[in-house]
Amino acid sequence: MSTAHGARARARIEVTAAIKDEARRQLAADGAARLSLRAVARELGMVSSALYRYFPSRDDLLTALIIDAYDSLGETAEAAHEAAAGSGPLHRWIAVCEAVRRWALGHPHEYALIYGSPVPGYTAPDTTVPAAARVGLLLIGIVRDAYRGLGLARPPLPADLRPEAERMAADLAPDLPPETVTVLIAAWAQLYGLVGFELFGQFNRVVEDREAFFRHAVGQLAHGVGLVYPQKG
Amino acid sequence: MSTAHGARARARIEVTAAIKDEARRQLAADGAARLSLRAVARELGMVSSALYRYFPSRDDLLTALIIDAYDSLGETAEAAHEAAAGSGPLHRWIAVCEAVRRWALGHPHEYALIYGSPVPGYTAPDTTVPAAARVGLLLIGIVRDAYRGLGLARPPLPADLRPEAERMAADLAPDLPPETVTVLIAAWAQLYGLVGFELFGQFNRVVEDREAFFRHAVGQLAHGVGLVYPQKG
DNA sequence: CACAAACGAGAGCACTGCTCTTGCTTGAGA
DNA sequence: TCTCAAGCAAGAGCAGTGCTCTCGTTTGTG
Repeated sequence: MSTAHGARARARIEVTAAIKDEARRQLAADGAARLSLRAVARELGMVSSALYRYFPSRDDLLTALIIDAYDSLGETAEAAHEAAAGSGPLHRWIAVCEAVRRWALGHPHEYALIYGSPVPGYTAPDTTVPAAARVGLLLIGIVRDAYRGLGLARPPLPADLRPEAERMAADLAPDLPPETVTVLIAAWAQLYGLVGFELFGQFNRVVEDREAFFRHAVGQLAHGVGLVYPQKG
Repeated sequence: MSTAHGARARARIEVTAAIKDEARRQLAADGAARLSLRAVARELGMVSSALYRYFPSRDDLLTALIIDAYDSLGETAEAAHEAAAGSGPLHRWIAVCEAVRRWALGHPHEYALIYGSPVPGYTAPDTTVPAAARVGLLLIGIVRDAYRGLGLARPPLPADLRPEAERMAADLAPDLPPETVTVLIAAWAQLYGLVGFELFGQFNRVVEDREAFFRHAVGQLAHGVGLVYPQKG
């Protein structure tokens, strides 16, 4: 079915890829709201209605771009993590966070598409879940390594949050203490607060040396998760 | 010029307000991208071209709504702060953060308009700055009170960030130590990371008891700023 | 009282997402 | 090998958008 069952199937794959490529170009240039099916078709020398053979609607095309963006970000973050493989958890944590920031600055519209306000009336289908989880899994892995290595400081957990914390830990990282999982999730969200504020102009006239500011902030984030004093690395 | 110089001027103010009201209604219902000048005009019984006498473009109308949204959020936060006036800084900090979260949940599209991805091709004019600063000023004020009361723990500051930290402190809160101002700005951004992740669905299937989670997270945020052990309040 | 400025209405331009119909092409089963 | 349905591109068309321009009318001021 899907595997090169003929010239036709191969052509379909190629055209689909060409559409996505051109759409990604337009997304990077002008943003999601200005992505136009007609303009994509025009650029590809086809008529707009032909494009609907490949993507049933504009939203479906956007969904494909969303998954690609998550994957691109995930790959970048994983590459940065591997490049820092020899270092201690804190250094790896910072490396991943900085990779996220750099990717966001380099792909502002893609970042806005996946972490900014979702396109109105549009809710991401479950298809995007695995791609979206990659950075989070990376952060969990770093903390897990640190935890196995020498344990972590466990920030206190209020009583009313304990059941939820245990549920989240069971879901995401059964081998980590609930206290850690809770602050880890918060740090994950806060990382994107830092990136988003810089990217969307909230730091204009406030923060100038954003690189140094960011590094310090994500270091503090790691501190909050208990990730300090890696094995002297 | 601007003050009720006649029936005409008054009518202009009323029509302008009516346009904004209807636009705000549509924004709340369908989001910024679906806000249509023609639909607003239609609902108001006027023709679309007449609307351009009041707002030169769709972006100008959006800018007006952005300022209103900032003000609405600012008022809500300030009201929550006053309601907690008797309490200690930590309690007031949490009260303000929770007010921000509640406002965001109650006004998702307005929140997305001001803190989500900015409308492509659109950059907010300086007009919005004072309205946008209100929540930040509130947080600074809380920390200032705490600092005057009994001082704060000062998280260490890396050497490469010191000049920037001193510059930021001089700009925003000359009476606070640079270390505090730096983590305060980071906490400010991180607050919006937490809110945005909940609002934009990133916590789906991850965090269930979001109220308790949020309270704990902003408590940790306050802890990072040095805001613990208020005067027993 | 006159006259310019402000205003509402309408037509029109260029664009959008999407649907439907009309033919042509391709590839798999009889 | 031939047939015939499925896949496909093209074009016309619908309803909607932001925005501009023109044309009378109203209004307030010098």
